[in-house]
Amino acid sequence: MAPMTPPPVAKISLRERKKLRTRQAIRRAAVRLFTEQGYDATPIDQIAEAAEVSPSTVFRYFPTKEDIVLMDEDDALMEVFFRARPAHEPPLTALREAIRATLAQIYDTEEAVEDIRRRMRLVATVPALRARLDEGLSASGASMTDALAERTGTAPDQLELRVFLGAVLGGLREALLYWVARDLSDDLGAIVDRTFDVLEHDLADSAPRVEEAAG
Amino acid sequence: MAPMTPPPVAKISLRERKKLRTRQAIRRAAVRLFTEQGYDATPIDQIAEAAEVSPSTVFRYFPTKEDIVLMDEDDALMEVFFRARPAHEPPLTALREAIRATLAQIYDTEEAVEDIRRRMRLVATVPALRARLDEGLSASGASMTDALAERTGTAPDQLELRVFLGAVLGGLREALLYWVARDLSDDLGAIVDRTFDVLEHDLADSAPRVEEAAG
DNA sequence: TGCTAATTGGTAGTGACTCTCAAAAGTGAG
DNA sequence: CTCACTTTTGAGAGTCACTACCAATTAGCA
Repeated sequence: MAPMTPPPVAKISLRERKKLRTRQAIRRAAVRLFTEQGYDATPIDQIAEAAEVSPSTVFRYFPTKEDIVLMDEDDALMEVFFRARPAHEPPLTALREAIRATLAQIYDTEEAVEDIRRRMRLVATVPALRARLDEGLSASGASMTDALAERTGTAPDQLELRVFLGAVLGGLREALLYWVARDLSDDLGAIVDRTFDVLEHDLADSAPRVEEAAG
Repeated sequence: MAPMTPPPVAKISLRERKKLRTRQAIRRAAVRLFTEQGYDATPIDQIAEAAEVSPSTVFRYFPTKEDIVLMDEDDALMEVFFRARPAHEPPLTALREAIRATLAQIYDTEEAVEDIRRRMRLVATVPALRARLDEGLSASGASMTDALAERTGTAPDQLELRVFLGAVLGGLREALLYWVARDLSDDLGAIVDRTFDVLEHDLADSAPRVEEAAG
């Protein structure tokens, strides 16, 4: 795989650079305040003040309060990787590899990892954020269903197709929350592997495998 | 003079009967108004007026606007049925039968069916309601995980267990939305059967089965 | 420098939801 | 039936996310 986007820092106009900085400032201030004093206890006005922008600007950058923490474009990224997998590959394998590639892409810098950690810790504790996460996952499922339909040449509104992807994403959701609940100390790649093992083997065996010790 | 044996209805106190009627009145008014003029276009005040109660009372009966449509206790019901299944039965089979039993229980009267239809039609079109549905499903997943853990004698926070149930519920969620999207015309029991077929066979085969004709 | 278009801040809403408190209605005993 | 008592209700004020709009500022470019 060729590396995708080289940093075109200088090519971005001053306007775009300022927008990016503002966006980052809002998110950073929000995550810090949420962590310090709680999500519900932090009104938008306070975030705006901390980020040195007006409340209107906060809403201009993020449609909802939850999106300040969660908005990202990994959905699209995963779909791109999925569509890039060879056509002969079984769907579950293609999905696994697409997820692998997406994770690798996201986890490129130490800074990015720490950022995700901070945000995920919030997701673990705030119900509203978990709900928003599900919403994103559901949207992701819809687009992946389309992709899979094209792959197999079937209608995207086929029940079997939707159930298949619903099951995979439902399993991945639990894996993600499990990872976060254990304070993100485990290797996410290993967890994804175990998740796909359950999907491939245990569901068919109709009995989840029992491990002796929980690593 | 002692009257004849009072009907079982009378066992409920006047207070409880009034509460039940108020609850029903609010829900009925809400569903009607939501259907007629849209969910977002219907403020709580209007529902209160239509149900002939104060806005405060609406919030006393339903914690959120979404819950007016969605609040029910089928979660607990399904868990009861699941726990009642014989211990030697494979988990997926036990789940399937528990869901069957729950559906049969809910679909007992024609009136109940029509009520569910009306509410589900709303769920299909209103994003906020779909989000709330997922929340309920997630909670259901958590309690079912506990039940399954007791069944198999493992820790309830085991990754494999959570992924297993997450996958099943993720698949069922899609089945439910598929059913609703097709205007609830299909037989729900048949859809559940097809869903479990995917979970048992197609996931392991790693390729969703392709049907020649879609229903 | 001056024109144009994008970005921002402020102001005034709407509506869900919370808290509090006093009025009203059901309950149970004498 | 009447008198406490408890529960339920309604009304008011308040918080906060989010929207719509308009005026002021600022970047992009000739």
